[in-house]
Amino acid sequence: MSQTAVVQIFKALGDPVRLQIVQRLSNGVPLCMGELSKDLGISRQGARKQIQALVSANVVQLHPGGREVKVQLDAATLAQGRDFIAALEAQWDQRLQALKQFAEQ
Amino acid sequence: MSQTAVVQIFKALGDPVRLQIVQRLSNGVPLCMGELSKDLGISRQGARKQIQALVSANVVQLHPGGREVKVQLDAATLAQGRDFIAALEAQWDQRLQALKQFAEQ
DNA sequence: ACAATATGCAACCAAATGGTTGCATATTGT
DNA sequence: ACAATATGCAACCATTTGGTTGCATATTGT
Repeated sequence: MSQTAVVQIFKALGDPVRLQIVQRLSNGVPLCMGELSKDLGISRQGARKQIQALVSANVVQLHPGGREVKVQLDAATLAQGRDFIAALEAQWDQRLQALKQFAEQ
Repeated sequence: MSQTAVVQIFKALGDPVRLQIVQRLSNGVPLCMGELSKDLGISRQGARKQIQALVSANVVQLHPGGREVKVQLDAATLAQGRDFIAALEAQWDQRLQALKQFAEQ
């Protein structure tokens, strides 16, 4: 997993509209673009651009069919983001452990 | 934990320079701004602005002392980001479980 | 006292971002 | 065939972002 990939993931999640989209998809039901664009407070084309940003970061996948396009969450990409943070925390905890041992010695 | 707080966290991590700064701090050793600005490929003031962005998102804390300012990671904020993703994944897995049961029935 | 070090602040700039509107196109239902 | 639906593409715009340079200020070491 490259550094830049992780940056893209976090950048994708670091926007209120995009995070809301992700949340709406997190229940596993793929939605088509039209549905997904509703209640976001922006135009359909505005929503489309945000969805494209999520696609570019692989946070979401598009599945065209007929005249509509289903948008589906990519849980594996979410896991990459979570794993990255977890790795940072692991280093952090390791350091705290070392400090504790030093204090006790 | 508010939605906007999480957005700020992800936005803070969604930049190559800032992510690199976070990684350098993840070993638990606080560094002062000068040290932190090195090897980032940008000027000190440029780095300063990125550090400020991390401060605003509470990803990092500043501890002034004498003429230097130590920058320290805030692991609790990292945990908030990780927890948010984990919650999304939990919803996702729950849905997959429901689909599995439906298929077996 | 003075030089060196560590930082802060503000103005400025180019590029990216987040949004809009307008129009074109493909699929579906009657 | 035709209307309605779902989407795509491009131009455009204001604001934010990521970076710079220049200068000021406070602390430290000799």
